[in-house]
Amino acid sequence: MATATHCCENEEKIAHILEAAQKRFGLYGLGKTTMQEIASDLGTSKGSLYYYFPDKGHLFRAVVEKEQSLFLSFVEDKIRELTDAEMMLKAYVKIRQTYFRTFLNLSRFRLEDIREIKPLMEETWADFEKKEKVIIRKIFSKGIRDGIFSISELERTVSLFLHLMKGLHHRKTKNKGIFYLEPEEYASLIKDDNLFTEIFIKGLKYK
Amino acid sequence: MATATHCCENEEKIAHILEAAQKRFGLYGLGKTTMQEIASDLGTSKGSLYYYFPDKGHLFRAVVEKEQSLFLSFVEDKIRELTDAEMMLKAYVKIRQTYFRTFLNLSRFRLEDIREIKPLMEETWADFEKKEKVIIRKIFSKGIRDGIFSISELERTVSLFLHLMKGLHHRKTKNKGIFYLEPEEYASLIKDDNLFTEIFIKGLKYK
DNA sequence: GTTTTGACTATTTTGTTCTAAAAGTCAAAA
DNA sequence: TTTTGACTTTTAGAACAAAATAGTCAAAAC
Repeated sequence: MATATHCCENEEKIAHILEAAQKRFGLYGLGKTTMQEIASDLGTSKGSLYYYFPDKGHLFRAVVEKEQSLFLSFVEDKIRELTDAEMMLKAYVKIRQTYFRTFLNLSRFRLEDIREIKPLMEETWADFEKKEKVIIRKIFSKGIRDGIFSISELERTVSLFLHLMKGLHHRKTKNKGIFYLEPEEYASLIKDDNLFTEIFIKGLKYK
Repeated sequence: MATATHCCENEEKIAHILEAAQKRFGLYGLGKTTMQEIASDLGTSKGSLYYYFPDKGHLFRAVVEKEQSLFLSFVEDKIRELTDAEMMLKAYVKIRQTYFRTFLNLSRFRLEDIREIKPLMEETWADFEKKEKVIIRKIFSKGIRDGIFSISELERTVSLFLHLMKGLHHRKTKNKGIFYLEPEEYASLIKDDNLFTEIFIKGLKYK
């Protein structure tokens, strides 16, 4: 065990590793990043990384999970400030847009990379989806409670909303080998997101 | 030139080839189907196929285009029978579901296959999308004219609707190497489609 | 003249081996 | 407890041969 004065060293070290890994993975993807490079960036040795992470895949996963939880807590915070379900949903969509642009740097994660370690990541993606659904469900439930939304199948509607949004983003980014959008393509995606949200919200409202 | 009594032989032959090719492509995909197999199915020789189609890619494309135009004319017919924009849109979605299940046998076309001859097919997909948009635009326009839909950005809304639907289908079929859905997955997709259509229509309606 | 044929060539895919690079291990050192 | 770097193992890629398949064409059949 570490002494009292060094109680945070371990976590700090891990945080540093995650930071360095995130930079490399974010820029070059999983396949084009070596453990050696990450170690060199940190001025440490490769073997050291294996003291903290069992393998490259788990390091990658840790980076992704860190970004996911950053996104989730950011959304939670923003939503807590709001009182109106409609506003909440719009805020959620907006933050999600930003998240995919800046936080996770998904624009740089290559498609292949994500498939490469599919078995390991599957649980992570599923878990993230669950957590996103919790948020959306909360928003929809509030809307129902407040008498502005009329939703007969809550679970299916939550799932549908998320799938529609994911699908919308996916369609725009596929067909290219990598996740990357030209500025005007991105702007168009935002517009689509907003129009979608507007129509969907209106579609949920009481008449 | 063929004589009067044989005026349709050429087209008949082509139709036969398309039929045989469609069966093979539908079952095994582009990559796992050989020209020899198609020829053997027809009791003819490989060289004969090349008399009618310049190469395998063009044969594949012809099969896809035939299925696409079957779908389009079927939708057009159904919609002509209806008077209400809401019903039209629901009919369109329903036929689209059937189409992807039975007509095009997309469930069997493998993802890789479609990318394999991407440059050749790109125009075909784009053309199909245009034609789908024409139909959706017609329906939306009718809804506006009849005073049941309130749409400020018609073009974007048409495009959004199609993209949302495509995305919804895509999400369900990806993650597997091939387009295939278990019956209960398919049933769930249909339910999602219907809920989506309902919410979207409500979202378009005048208040 | 139109269509079909099958032997032909060209191209692509597949399997193999080899090599270099990177992943991952571990006993010794800090 | 953590780090190190030499070590072994695994994977990715290049190069090549072999097999399968696409695509051609002159001659034959209709």
